[in-house]
Amino acid sequence: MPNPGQIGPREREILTAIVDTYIATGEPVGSRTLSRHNKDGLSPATIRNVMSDLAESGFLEQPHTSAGRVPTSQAYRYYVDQISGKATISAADQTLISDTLQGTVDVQEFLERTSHVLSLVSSGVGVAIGNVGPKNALEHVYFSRQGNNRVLAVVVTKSGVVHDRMMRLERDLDQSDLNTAANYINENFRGWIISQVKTELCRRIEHERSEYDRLMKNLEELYKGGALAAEEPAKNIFVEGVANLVGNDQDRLRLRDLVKTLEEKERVADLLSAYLDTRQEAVRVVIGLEEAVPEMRNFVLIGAPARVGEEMRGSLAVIGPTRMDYQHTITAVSYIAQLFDKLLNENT
Amino acid sequence: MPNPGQIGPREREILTAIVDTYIATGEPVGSRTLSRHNKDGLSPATIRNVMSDLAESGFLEQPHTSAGRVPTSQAYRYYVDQISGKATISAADQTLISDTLQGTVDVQEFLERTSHVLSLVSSGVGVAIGNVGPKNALEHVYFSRQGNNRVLAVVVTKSGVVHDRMMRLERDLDQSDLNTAANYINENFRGWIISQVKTELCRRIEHERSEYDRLMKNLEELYKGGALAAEEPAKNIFVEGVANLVGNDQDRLRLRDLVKTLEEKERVADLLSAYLDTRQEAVRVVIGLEEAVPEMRNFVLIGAPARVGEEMRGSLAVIGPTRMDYQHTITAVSYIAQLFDKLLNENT
DNA sequence: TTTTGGCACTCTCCGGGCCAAAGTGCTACC
DNA sequence: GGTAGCACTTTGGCCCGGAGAGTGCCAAAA
Repeated sequence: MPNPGQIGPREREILTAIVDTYIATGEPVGSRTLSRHNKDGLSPATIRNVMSDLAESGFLEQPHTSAGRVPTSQAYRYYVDQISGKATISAADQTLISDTLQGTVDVQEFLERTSHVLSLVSSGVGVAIGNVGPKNALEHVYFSRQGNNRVLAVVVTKSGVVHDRMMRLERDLDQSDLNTAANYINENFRGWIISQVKTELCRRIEHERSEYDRLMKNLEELYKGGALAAEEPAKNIFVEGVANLVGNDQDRLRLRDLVKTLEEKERVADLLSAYLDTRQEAVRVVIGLEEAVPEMRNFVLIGAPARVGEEMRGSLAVIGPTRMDYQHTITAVSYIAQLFDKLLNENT
Repeated sequence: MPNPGQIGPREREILTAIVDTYIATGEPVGSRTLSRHNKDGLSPATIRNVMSDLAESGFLEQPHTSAGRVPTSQAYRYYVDQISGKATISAADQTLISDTLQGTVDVQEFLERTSHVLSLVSSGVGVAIGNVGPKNALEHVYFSRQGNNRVLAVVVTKSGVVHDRMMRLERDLDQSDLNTAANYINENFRGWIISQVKTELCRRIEHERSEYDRLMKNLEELYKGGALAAEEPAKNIFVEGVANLVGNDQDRLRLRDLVKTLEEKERVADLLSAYLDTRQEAVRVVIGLEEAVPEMRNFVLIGAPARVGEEMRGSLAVIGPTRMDYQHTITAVSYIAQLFDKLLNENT
């Protein structure tokens, strides 16, 4: 072999065949089986030689001497790069997804249904999160007195997302005070990014205290109560399909930790944003999540940003075992990402 | 034995001892082990006799001849009746629960935290659902134009629960029309039960069509769009702690179905309301859920209504394996139910 | 030089046989 | 009524041996 680390056409064919059968059977694949099931009449011995080379290059491992070979993360990586691009979605998936998502008007609902349909289509967990980043522009706010110093704040953003938050204040404001405050914010800050609103509001409270004394005091009170606070991120994360993981042939003890991790929705959000926050175009496949989350050794993330036009509104992904139907899942994620843009773009 | 089906003090003691050790070890318990671990110096032979009687009365079963005995549902039922009342909560649980729930102002948040803390304290799944029954009294509604025939409806109820819903209408109403409509509803129906509002509104749309023509037409449009529709029940159901089930020593295949069932939150809600909708005072323990949900054979529901004063605002429960720490869990559920009343009562 | 066939060796995965441990039922005895 | 003893059953662990699948290496064929 002229270049030991290099992959020629024969090596490629054998490697993908190994990955395919390993995904299908879940058992280490040996040279004999491969030569029988594959059409090209290569003898077991030849395949053995190639496998030996591939093992040396880090694409294959043996669980023990004299067992078949098992693909490494590197092999999956290569396999995914190989099939990506030429994959096309199946008709069944397409209609299932379209039917589920058709007629969705707001982002929340879309994401919720997405996590559901992704868990159905793939053999993993469907995840969808709404973007609660700094990109939310304010549409308007609304305050409602609830008695006993309690006030309900409703914040509506341009993207149609609603955040409600019950606050307890130190003083009791009456409804007309609340209306005045809401009007002030709506008139001055419509279209602003929420975090900017907070900064500017804070500044004005400091500086213009003298002028509109009562109004500013009320605003300060509301601000301190958290009227515009971080918008309860847990509410925008949808995880579904945990049942797909249970009953898998992974080590049982690790699985428990994994499910526990999936329940801590903030960590899932961190995971997604860590891998998907760039302005990437298409689906990204991350193999081997153990760097971000140790429990996720042997798991794969297939995700894409959910965009409307140029603006990133959230992320959607499947988290599943390395042994998964990549083609199927990748095309599904990609298709949903396109639908997201299409369905939500026409009503903006 | 004078009365074959009857349970005397000795039988009771042995039965509870059997249940205790079975819960602890998970293995069928035999006469010899029991006589060794128990202080009262009864010989294995005596215990065998008692066990034989208990088996005949339906409290115990044998997995096979010459194995130890395993408690039946009937035994668990008896066991729970026996310990209920004299149970007191542990200090550790009490502080954990108080710390988690302290400072909660609205029902939603309370329920969410409850499902979390219940899953921590017990070895099962913590469930909490908000009451979306007919008891919600309207505080006010609010409509906001979103462009492109889309309108956002926000419904606030007396209990502080907010429901938002994005609708698409057939005509495009402008914001002042929407405000007029919202004012009409708020002035006429504040304090009404939501379902009554719907009925009455429907009636008025029919009858008073002539009088305020424009307003009524707008109201009809909003009504048809679902402004007051069923308030997305899924949002009020919190399930946490599925990880506690994984890694249990149950049959693996059934477990998958169970987790799938737990993900269908509507079915969980049905389950809870089926067992908890009565005006019961305290914690209820339902042993053997297979009648309601076949996948839940060998599972137990420990639940209580979440009330504020006399009004039922939701339900909270733990779903776990029959082999669970009943005392621990029962006291925790009971304690949280009390806290619910206490914490939310003072701010009404 | 590359591919193939052959051969010896290694591991894992059952199935069978065997033994100890734990449990039951029954009978006889205090 | 409670206890002790005894014969019998069932399970689980352990060891062994054979079948199946796979590897590595070497020599022969293409």
